[in-house]
Amino acid sequence: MATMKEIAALSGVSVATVSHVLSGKKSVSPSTRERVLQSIGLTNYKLNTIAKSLRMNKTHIIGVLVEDICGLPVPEIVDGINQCLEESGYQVLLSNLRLLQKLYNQYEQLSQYTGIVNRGLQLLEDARVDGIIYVAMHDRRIDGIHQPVSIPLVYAYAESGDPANVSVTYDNENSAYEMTRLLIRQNHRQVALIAGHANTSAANRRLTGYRQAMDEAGLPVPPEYIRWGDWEYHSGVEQAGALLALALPPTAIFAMNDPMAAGCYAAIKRSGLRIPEDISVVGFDNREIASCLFPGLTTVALPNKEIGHTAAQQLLQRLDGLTIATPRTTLPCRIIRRDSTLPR
Amino acid sequence: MATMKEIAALSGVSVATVSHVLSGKKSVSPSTRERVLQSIGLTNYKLNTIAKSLRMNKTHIIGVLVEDICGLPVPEIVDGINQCLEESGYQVLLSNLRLLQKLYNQYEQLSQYTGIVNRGLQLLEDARVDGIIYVAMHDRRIDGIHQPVSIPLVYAYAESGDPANVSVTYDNENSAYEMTRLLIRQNHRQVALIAGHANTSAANRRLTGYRQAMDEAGLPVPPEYIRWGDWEYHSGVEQAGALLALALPPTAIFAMNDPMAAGCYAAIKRSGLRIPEDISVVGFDNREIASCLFPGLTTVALPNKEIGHTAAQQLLQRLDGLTIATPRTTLPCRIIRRDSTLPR
DNA sequence: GTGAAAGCGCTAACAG
DNA sequence: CTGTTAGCGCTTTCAC
Repeated sequence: MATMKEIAALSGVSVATVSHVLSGKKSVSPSTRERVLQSIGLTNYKLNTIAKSLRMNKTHIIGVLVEDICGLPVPEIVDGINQCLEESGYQVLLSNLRLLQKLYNQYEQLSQYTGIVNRGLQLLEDARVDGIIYVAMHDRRIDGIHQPVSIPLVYAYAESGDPANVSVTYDNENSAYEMTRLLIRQNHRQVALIAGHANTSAANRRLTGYRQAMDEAGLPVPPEYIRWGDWEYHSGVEQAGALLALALPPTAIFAMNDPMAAGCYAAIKRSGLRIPEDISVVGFDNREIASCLFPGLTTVALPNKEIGHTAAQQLLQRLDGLTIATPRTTLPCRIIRRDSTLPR
Repeated sequence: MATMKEIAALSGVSVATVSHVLSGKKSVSPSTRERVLQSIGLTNYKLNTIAKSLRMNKTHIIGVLVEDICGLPVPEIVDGINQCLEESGYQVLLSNLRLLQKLYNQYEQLSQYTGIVNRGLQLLEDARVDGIIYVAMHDRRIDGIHQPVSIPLVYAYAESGDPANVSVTYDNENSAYEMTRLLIRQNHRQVALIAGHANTSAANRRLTGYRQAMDEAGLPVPPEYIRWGDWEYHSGVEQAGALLALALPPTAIFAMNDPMAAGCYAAIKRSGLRIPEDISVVGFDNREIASCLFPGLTTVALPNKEIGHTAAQQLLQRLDGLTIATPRTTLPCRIIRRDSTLPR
């Protein structure tokens, strides 16, 4: 791979001149420019970005620190980041914490967790990235993360505990509210909820949205209508079974994610009832299952790509020296209507 | 961020000495080493990897070129790569071609495709990565990709057309063979197949495996038992419907992926038959649906992480100057037995 | 308009 | 054992 020096020699000019024609920042006579360009065409010259980075103290690389690339929303978020960065000539250095295997999903045990994160952050800083995007795999508040000294850090799919830090996430509460509203507008009065793990913020926010819609509509929420699952298929089966065994079973079940909704399908099928004629079911997340169940599951789609895109955009802005007016962005979700509900 | 020069000044030695204590390649007197280490502790010194890369002409960065990060097997493959690289101090520069959005899955139209790939490859080479892993999203033979001049390239989840190139993929044919065998061992004699797109190599290889098992067992394969779908849920519904309408309907259906198997579930349910009592169904890919259907779907799990890990391992070997004895690795899959089949 | 020279932070001969 | 020196390939004053 040829260097500027060789191009310079080949065209009988100095390296400075070659640099000038390449950068275009300084005017060069048309004739020499032509000569230089020709030499470049003749050889396999490639600008050495490493040397340039060293000189400029800027790598044009963004560090993307993901909790786990296999986390459900993560690939789409990264894709959104890529889409944004692609247009602006930045590249992505990916650091995959692999939390799913390292902490077996028990990663709320902060001590270990923050250690791993801060080490990942450090590695990225050592690589001299220009900025960092932290991509979470569960929507929540994040604390205890070491703020890099000299480069910006933005959070995607989670909120930093410090409200001054910029974070981009989605609207859990309102989405659950809207979904519950949809059911209520279809004249359902007995709407039960199958929640995720009680200690996750997503579950609590979605619960708040559900409650608000029910309250507003003046509908009662008997305690036995709130069932706590664990986000997994089997808890959906179980809790839906319990719901169906009630003296006054619900006419609609809102499962807080699609696998648990799929569990409802199994329990309901087993009980001999039909979806949606006898009972309506809705989910959350719009995973692949939602369209592969029969009947198709009405659910809510998260704005994952937009989260990534927006996070990258805001990072780029900070790199340009701008300050983000509203550091916390909450993007809306979209309800995907399929065939799992029917008005009463 | 402090530099070696500052550390040297602070400890009253030369930068060379600082470098020596840091690298450990040359012996340094305990007293000076101690002094240098102390200075480092006092400041926020960080080795500048950019400068080191420039000097050494080696970045310790692997370029990972993915066709689309949202492609189903891709995150797991990348995870496998990360797992391997994590242990050896390499970092990953991720280049996401985003083919799903750019080519709308019509990416077999080679002209555009190879242009995009080669551009991505170029970007990675320009960044001076030490090696490249190409991660495909559909198992197939890949041709027309420009071989980088001075760095190794290995293929994951696909085979290079040139048998000299190293590629790591999985055993489509044998997996389909084994799955069909499983059905046959359960005394199924009428085993129908719902294939994916006829022009995909995965579909053809899986077909070959199925045929071989049927032939070996002396079972006939009437042409109406081979149905061509398009990998999507709806084609599963449709083709299973056609199968059930046959004069002699199959007792088992092998769908070439899980969404099509889910489609079978819908068609079978609609026809009033039961899985697995009346008819057995199996899928392929072990997607999330497989465990969220009722009854749980027996399917085959792909060794995605292993593919990534092995690819990275082989790349690292080539970086160490070793040559790979058998450039083409084909990893076995694993059948996941659930509740969607029953012996006759 | 062009080029000489300095230097980004580091490593590796080579001398002493 | 320690330091001097020469660069890796590039950008950028600053003269000419």
